[in-house]
Amino acid sequence: MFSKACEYGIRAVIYIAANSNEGRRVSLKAIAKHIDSPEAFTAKILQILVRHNIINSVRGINGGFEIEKQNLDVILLADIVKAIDGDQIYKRCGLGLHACSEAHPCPVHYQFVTIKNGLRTLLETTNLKTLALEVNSGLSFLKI
Amino acid sequence: MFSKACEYGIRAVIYIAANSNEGRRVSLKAIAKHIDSPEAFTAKILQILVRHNIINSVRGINGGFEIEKQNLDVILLADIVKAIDGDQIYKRCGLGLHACSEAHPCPVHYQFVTIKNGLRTLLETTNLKTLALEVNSGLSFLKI
DNA sequence: TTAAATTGAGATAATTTTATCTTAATTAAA
DNA sequence: TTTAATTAAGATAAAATTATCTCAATTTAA
Ligand code: SF4
Ligand code: SF4
Repeated sequence: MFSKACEYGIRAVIYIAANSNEGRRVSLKAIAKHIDSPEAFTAKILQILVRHNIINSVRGINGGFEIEKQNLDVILLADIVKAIDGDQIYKRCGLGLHACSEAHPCPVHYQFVTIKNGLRTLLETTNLKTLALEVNSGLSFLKI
Repeated sequence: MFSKACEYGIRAVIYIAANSNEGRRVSLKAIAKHIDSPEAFTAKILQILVRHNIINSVRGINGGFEIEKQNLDVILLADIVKAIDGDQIYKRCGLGLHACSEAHPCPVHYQFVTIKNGLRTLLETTNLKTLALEVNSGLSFLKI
């Protein structure tokens, strides 16, 4: 569904969001440990997310990553996926073709459209606040 | 969604099915040309499909690939995907986690379940006959 | 029987993705 | 001001995926 980089990115952002929601900034080391991801690779992904203004970074002692609390409800899962994998997941043809589409739909075209719309809706309606609250309430677990 | 190998595989099988449906065996060269795929790589993918008894191959002059006509309605898109990519596409967690699942579902869990069930249904209910007929009737196009 | 046309299989190469390493820049505390 | 703790950035490496090449095996036709 998503690339590994994107999965790490989603998990990292959820972890950062859950902590930002409670006023804590978290370090790369803590993030990688909690989401069970390779530290250096995770750093690269976080850099992408910083450049896309999805998360903020602070260097130096007591530095780390955080998300402004007022942004927790406006940042969507779709923003993370788009920043890392692009938005072709739910735009491309399911069979990898290019030109047929609506004009000459194959037998599975509309089923694929439905599936991709479902995915788009999921990504575009789920904000970080929702996910952060879930983690804060102890109901979901990011690691393993 | 699927790997490139899997996309080529699906397109190749549909092309073979459409021709087998009309009693024609097709060569690797013809397949690669019609589905617009790299010939040698396509050969590797076809080998996998032969080993999985999804298609038959015949060597030598006038050889090529074919599917027994009576199998066209029993072979499903799911069989191709499973042979090439495995069945984790609709089994894995959408966020790449491992153990949470039903016991402690995150806010998007059931939406992912729905999406993956839709994909499974699509793959497990679409047989080659359906796709072949569509191609034979000129309604869908495999190349570009 | 020989030659030509095919697929099969294994080795190799190219590309992309994933991952790591090294050094620089920044920040805060000692 | 110096040092330690952090992220940033670029180079490099490892692994996976995609793609190609070479030769063997098979089949049919000449
Ligand atoms: S008609 Fe079928 S092959 Fe064409 S874009 Fe739609 S799903 Fe893909
Ligand atoms: S609860 Fe969420 S993270 Fe866990 S398996 Fe389900 S979708 Fe994945």
